[in-house]
Amino acid sequence: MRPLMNLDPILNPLNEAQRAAVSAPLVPVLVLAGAGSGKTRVLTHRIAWLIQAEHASPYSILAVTFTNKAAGEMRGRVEQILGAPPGVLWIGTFHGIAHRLLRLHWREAGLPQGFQILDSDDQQRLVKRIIRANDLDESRWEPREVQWFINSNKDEGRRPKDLKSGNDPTRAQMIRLYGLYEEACARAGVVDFAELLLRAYELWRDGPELLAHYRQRFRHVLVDEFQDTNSIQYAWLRLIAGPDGHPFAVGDDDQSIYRWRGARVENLQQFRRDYPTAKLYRLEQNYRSTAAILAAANGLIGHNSGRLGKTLWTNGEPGLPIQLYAAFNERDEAEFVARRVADYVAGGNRRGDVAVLYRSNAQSRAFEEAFIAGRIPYRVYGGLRFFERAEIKDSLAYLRLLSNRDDDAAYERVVNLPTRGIGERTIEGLREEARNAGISLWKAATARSDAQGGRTANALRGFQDLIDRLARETAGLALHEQIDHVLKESGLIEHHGREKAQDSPREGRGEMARSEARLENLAELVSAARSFGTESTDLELPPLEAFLAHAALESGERQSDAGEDGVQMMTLHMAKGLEFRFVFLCGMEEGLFPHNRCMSDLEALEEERRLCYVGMTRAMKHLYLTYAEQRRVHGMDTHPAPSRFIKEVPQDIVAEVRPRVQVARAVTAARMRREQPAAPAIRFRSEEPPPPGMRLGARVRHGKFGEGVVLNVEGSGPHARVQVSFEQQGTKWLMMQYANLEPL
DNA sequence: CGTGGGCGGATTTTT
DNA sequence: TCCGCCCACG
Repeated sequence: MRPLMNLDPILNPLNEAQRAAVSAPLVPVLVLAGAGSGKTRVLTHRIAWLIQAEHASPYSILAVTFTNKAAGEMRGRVEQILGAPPGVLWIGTFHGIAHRLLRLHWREAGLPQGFQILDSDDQQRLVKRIIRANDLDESRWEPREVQWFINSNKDEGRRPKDLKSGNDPTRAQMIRLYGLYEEACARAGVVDFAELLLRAYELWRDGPELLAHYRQRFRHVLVDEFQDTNSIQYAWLRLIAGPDGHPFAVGDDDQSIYRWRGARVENLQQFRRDYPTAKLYRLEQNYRSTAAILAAANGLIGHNSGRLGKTLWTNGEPGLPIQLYAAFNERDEAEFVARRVADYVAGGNRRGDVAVLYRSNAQSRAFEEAFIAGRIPYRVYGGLRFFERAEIKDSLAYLRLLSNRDDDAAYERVVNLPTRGIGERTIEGLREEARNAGISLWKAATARSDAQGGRTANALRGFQDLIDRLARETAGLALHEQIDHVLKESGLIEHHGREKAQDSPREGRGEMARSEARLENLAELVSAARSFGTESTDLELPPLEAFLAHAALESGERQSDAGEDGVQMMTLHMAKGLEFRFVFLCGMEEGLFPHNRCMSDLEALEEERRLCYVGMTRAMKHLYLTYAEQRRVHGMDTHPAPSRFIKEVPQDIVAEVRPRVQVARAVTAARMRREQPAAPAIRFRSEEPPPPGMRLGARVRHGKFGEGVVLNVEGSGPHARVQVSFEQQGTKWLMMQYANLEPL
């Protein structure tokens, strides 16, 4: 018996519920962890507990997350608690771990040794090519849909042979395309994301000895964000845990927001059926938000059905009421937020403490404009990530070809980039030959250029020679030197440099910046390669292949205007897992949030509600809900109703921000900034006196258009213009001078 | 082969 | 309204 270790550092920082979960016996455990209740803490302390109290070898621990970020955080925190790098335990994403298994057992998995990973962009291109190669109409067979069909079947563990078309010719065609796609992947030696998971699952399912080995090894399996698992992920977990294992799953059914991409909240319930002896723990004490914010969130989520049930509470301060602001339109909404941010910053807060959250990315625009006008630095999350940028993907395609000539996706991407006289016709011919012979494009091109002379054959041979030459020349170089060499010799640098030269005379500043940014990104790629350490993998992959896999599996940080302290703007989905002192939940309108497409389906609607719950529970101190009475959507004016979610928040903790009464003259700027609490529901956009009777929201009559409501007023006197929404005629701008509007 | 204009579509996103 | 993709033109 080893001496009993001091477990205080593990258990002391925990509350009672957390402690119970962390020190649970070795039985299946399900932890329902509410927002801000210390979920990650429980997971990391559990790992420490297994090692120190249960004397588990780190070697026997497998901890799975969804994102690389979460995996990294978990690793860091485990290290922190243990006071030393934990060593050999596997902490990673589902995909990362599946990838690792497949590298270790590529033969058993039926993969080529140097297989590479196809990201969803590559996958889409490949699907599109298959559709075209089969002379199918792309509007009838949309690549997106076919891609979705393939992925969702893989997510459910279904191969083409498992699918029945019934009497449905559409479905039959889909299944056929799925099969063709699989063949294409096999020929090229690539696997997509869903394939990683499915292959890893099949690897164990069909290899009893291998499975036995890993079951023996990974006696302790832990999963984060369990509510986000899809069918294949859960099936994989069950395989590795085995019927007698004791998986430790942490999740929150109320934060399940990825049903639309295959996540199955039901797995939480299923877990309890599959492991009837499972112990259930609830973490309900929240350490993040004020009582008011929690009351709002609890009230909202209470409208969902079929919850496992959980009520967040706090020992902390009651906090301020939820602020509700009804804006005229999206511009007003954004200006309101900008003014508030300015106030908070003036009050000594960091801009980074403020988050503007919205349902869809398009909403960011109005806020950006308001922030620019108000000279408030901001960061928008949600652009392309580093490894997703076109110039980076082009470069990676060269590198992929260096390591595998049969990678058709890579071949197509760069065979004529920069242009070298290999046109669509030529490639079309190659595809045909490749398809007929069941070989890769590279091989087809080799055959062609060997057999023929002529310009086309020469061009093809030129490309083949280039790739072969690059491979020779970079052999033995360090990774970053390889990449640098490839960038220069392939002509990619020159290609992008030329772009720049062309742009400058035209004074196209945007263009100029763009191509400069591309060159910078290429330089960045080289330095990323320089600092890329392969030491973390025990896979013994050649550095280039390791780097390519890394690029596919971790596409890098979201691009955002880094550096300066700025207001954070992002979608609600992206905000999951984050927290901010000030949260503005914007665009709280029917049709936008809940989104139109989710309103007719109860399941989808409840997911929207969970999304709203996620948004609210991001807030630590101050939560604002804003909506616009008028909003331009796709260039059309709409008059949405306030979101039902607003009404689902207990009204006694909501305070409506009454729009500033901007009376003419006199009022100081500082005074004008303060929104008046309560009282008169009048608001004027202009500092000048508005035309009499043209209060916003007032009913008016027009000689020709009939009755309507004033939406907007600009200017004063005879030149004033008002915008009126007429019951019959729609919305119109009218000059006061001529309109002859009669207040009602 | 590259580009510009016309057309259609327009949540959410990780790996 | 705006952006991305496709096709037609130079």
